[in-house]
Amino acid sequence: MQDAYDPAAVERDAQQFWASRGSFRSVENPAKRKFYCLSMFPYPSGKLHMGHVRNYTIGDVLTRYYRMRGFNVLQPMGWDAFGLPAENAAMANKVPPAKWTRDNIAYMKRQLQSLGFALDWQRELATCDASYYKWNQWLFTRLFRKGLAYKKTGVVNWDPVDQTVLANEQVIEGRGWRTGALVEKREIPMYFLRITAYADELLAALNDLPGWPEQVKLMQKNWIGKSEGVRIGFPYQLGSQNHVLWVFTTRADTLMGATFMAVAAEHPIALAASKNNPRLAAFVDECRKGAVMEADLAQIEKKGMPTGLDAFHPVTNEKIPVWVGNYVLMGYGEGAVMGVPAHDERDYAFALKYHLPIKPVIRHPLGDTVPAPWKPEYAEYGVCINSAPYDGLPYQEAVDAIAADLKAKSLGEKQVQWRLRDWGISRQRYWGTPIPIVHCPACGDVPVPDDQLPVRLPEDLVPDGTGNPLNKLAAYTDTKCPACGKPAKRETDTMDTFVDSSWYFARFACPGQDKAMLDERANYWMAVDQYIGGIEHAILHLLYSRFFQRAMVEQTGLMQGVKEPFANLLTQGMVLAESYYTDESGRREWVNPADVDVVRDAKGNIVSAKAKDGRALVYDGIGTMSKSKNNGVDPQALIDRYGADTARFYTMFASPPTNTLEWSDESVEGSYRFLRRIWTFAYRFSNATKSKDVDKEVRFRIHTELKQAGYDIQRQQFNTVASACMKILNALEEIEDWNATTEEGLSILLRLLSPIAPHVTHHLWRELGFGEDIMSAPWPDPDPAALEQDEIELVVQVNGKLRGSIRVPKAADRGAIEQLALSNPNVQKFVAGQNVKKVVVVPGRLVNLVV
RNA sequence: GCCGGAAUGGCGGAACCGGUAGACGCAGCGGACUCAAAAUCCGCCGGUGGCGACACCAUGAGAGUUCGAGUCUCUCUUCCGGCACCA
Repeated sequence: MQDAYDPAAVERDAQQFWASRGSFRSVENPAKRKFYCLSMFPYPSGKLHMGHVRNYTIGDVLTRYYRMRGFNVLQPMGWDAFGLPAENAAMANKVPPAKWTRDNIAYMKRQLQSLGFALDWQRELATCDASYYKWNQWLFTRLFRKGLAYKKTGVVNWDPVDQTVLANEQVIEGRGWRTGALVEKREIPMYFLRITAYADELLAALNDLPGWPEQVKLMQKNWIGKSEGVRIGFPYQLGSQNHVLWVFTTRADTLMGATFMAVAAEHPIALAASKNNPRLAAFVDECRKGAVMEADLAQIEKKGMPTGLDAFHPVTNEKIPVWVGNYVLMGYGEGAVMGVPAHDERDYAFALKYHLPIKPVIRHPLGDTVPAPWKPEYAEYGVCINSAPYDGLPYQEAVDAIAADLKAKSLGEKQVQWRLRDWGISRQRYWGTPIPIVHCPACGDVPVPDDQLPVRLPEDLVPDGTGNPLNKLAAYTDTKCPACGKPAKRETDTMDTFVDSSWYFARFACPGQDKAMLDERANYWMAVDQYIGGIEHAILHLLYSRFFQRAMVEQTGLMQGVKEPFANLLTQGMVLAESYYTDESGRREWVNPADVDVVRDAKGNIVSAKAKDGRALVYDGIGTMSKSKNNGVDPQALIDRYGADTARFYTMFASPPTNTLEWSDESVEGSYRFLRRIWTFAYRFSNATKSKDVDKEVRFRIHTELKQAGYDIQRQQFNTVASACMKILNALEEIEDWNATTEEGLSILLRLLSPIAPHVTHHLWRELGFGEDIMSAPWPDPDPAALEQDEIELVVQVNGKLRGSIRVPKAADRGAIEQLALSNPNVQKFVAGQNVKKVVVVPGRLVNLVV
């Protein structure tokens, strides 16, 4: 055995061993309990970043752990290969997205393999392969025929200079990222998936997910946003025609306090009223400027303008002015709201600003009036006042009575409203799954029949930033109607990449299947037993996948009974790093932390920073690693220098998986040092003469750590599993000679460490003759006999403050413990001359004397 | 703005259930080895006071519940994630 730890050689050998054995291949075996462990697949952006290393190490630790526990484990890997970055790279380098993407995949695959992840590469898939996206198209046509996919208009960001649709990410402070032009909203026809048909089910089934973090379930619940209220109609006239302006409210009890109506700029009333009103037309126009992001809309100054139209109150018939409000969203509810300034904060501010009447109609904790400034109590529930005929009714009774009265007039009914909206999947972009629709002048939108799938995406185009290049490709767009055979145009929009990632987990179960989306192998492997990914996916990706799982069960008939795709979910925290910039050139230029020298004060705070080339830098705080801030830490440098095991060990040891991980170069060194220490220890052990002695005290500590580590790995707190390995080595190093406890401890240590650092433990396991393949060794369990103790230590407190400790026999009774506690000299100092009022004894832990 | 989190030494973190706050590691300081450096090994390492035994303070801030609170409740602050076309 070599005396120096050489990670490169050890890792090459171990990886060759696994490759020659096919160690990572998974085969269905109904006789064995399966464990499907899946980490979110990466976008092939070029090279791995630290978030990937962290994500896949977590998955691999669990994979290897469950394998040692005797499960039939599957851990696959694939590529989320469609998307915007490939188009940007294509524009920058004049290379087709397909080539850029496949080159990246090849490189990143080698990186993943060099990290020693136990991945079954025979199941690899890439969403940009026709063999994969064909089934996106297949499922889409099924949903389309069922009405679960449909066409309507949707709002997009429009860059008027480039004449192109922008992603939210491409809108910087309301302007197009390339042109700097003010972005406009534009309504265009799009295809939507009817996820709202599953809203009830997606909400209720959150209760069937005990293996999900509460915070994620809560976020999903709030996102789906079920609210029960009343849909209320306010009649109005436009010209000589009678119409009804519908609103939805959860506060129908405040109906009698409605003093204005507010509609979205896109609302038909606003459009009609602005025809003969240039000022209003200008305001509506202004509202349509700017981007579509809700976060921006929620923070803009609330503005409005009267339409000049009045609606009639459905109970009193009083005239109520109709306003256009820039804060009313067309996409939510009816695109209109009733304004009740007295009991809604936003309406209150709006009424003050535009001098609209404020009419209190609810008795709130502060009284019957609502003097400025606004107080949160004004919005609380209470009995109705100034609301004849509903005076004196509490909330629910008022809502019931009002809903009943409105229903009689056909001007209202109780309604459940969802915040969740249908999922718009059309993208006016090239690098995505073609939407399989043909537009026929005679037959309308015709889904492409199965025998013509897949609709293949031409792979040699290079986008230029001015819209979708497919539009300019007649060979693609000109086709025949599948229904009538006459000339027709192919749809050129592609699908949202979230479609690709909403079902890949099931496809991994069915490699090579080209006759169907899925086959019966999905019945064996699904659901995913453990899913691991970034907390940033807590809502959209996970919600879409839950929706797709249900759609797949319905359309394929497979996986009956597997409604939820992910039984257990681990949301890892993000990997953060410091970022630095210089604005010497007038523009912010970001400098990678690897090229920065930092001066800190005694408390560790950054005082100043300089680039390696001497330029003074501004510290911009800690944040997610991103290209835009150039603060990514390249894991390859880490692997090259220290090896995969150190990279893996560091990411597990540095913090618990759900926390954010703040990158620190210095701490990596400690992980490497630990692996080296094990190596050296094992080397010395292999050459030593061993006695048969047992060190009872060290053995107790080893098994105590083992017990804790076994618990910690199950609760997925891997940082303390790594600590336990260090503590065991520390304990072993205290033994004077090489004995039976050393040998037992080493065997436990290597197995405990093997999921985290598989290469070095694989090597040492064989070298020390413990066995042939540590991957197949059983996970160690603590020996109850080793954990037995004759005497235990109890802490003694006086009034909750630590004053001493006592050693008592394990079986000591309460009286004896009290006696012993009281006789402790330091304790006596604090008890002397006072009455002991109460004695709290926590068995095995402490005694608290209350004086 | 709305929804969800987080906050413990110079730093990452530990403390499962309310029961010894700071395990384990990093950085730092002192020492051994060395011609020297690296590596390695030994010791110290929250703050204040004290020669010391020890005492007091301390888990973002403020209150509360409890024999006992980092942990539970309320209010606040700061930071992080998401907000539907980044993935």
